[in-house]
Amino acid sequence: MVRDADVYNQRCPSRSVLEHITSRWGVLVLGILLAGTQRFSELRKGIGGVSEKMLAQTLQTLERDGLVLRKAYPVIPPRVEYSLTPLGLEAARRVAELASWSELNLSKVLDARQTYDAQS
Amino acid sequence: MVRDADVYNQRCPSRSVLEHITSRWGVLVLGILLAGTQRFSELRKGIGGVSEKMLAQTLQTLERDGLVLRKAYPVIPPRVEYSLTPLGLEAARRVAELASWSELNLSKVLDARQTYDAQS
DNA sequence: CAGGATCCAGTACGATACTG
DNA sequence: CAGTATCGTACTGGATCCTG
Repeated sequence: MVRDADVYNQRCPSRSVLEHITSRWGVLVLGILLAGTQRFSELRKGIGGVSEKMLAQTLQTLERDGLVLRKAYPVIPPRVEYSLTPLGLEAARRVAELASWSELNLSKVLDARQTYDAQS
Repeated sequence: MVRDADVYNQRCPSRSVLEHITSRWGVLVLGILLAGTQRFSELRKGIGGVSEKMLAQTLQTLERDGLVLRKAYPVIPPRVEYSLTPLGLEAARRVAELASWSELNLSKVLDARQTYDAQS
């Protein structure tokens, strides 16, 4: 099966990396992993609002791209730890800048929205 | 109508700003506007692969957030120019860093993907 | 030319149930 | 605990047609 997205990304492959990083949950996963190694359930709590499915999927994508390191311990109950690779750390730092910027400027954006909504 | 996304963003409003900026087309629009003022059709060509609908929608969202300035000239045929506001410029710069980072490190990511795919 | 309106397909996503 | 599998739905986003 060939999806449009694949064709699209063949034309510009770096977009696919960027889209993984900037994906809804990707941003948050990278952000929270900046704080250090985390277990699956810790990530879920830390992010809030992610389903297990999406978290697992996001982590797999980021692991495949070499941004996240997955370490599974063969014990019962299972224990899996996620952390940033050096490459992932670089990406996460930049994402974090963007995230903190938007927090910092949130009020300006909200003002702009009010102005915009008022006159239309 | 109340969407889940709205409820979700009420819990953490700054996420909504971040999501607009990091949205699939938002990233690209901000990136291309760094080069300067552009008309609607120029943006479409410059980005490549956007439908008119999504471009218009993205531009409206960014305009509402005070990141993009829309200037419409009352002539026939219509002429509308888009540019970055000072706030938008700040955001765009950070996004551009992320974008150029992912281009620069594309090969590393592709290597990681190969390794990952090979062993599973 | 710059979009708005409409329609529709594919996808993303969440809920639930299940397993090692 | 850390997932996978399956299912159903809401939404995204593209195609098309239309207008000032």
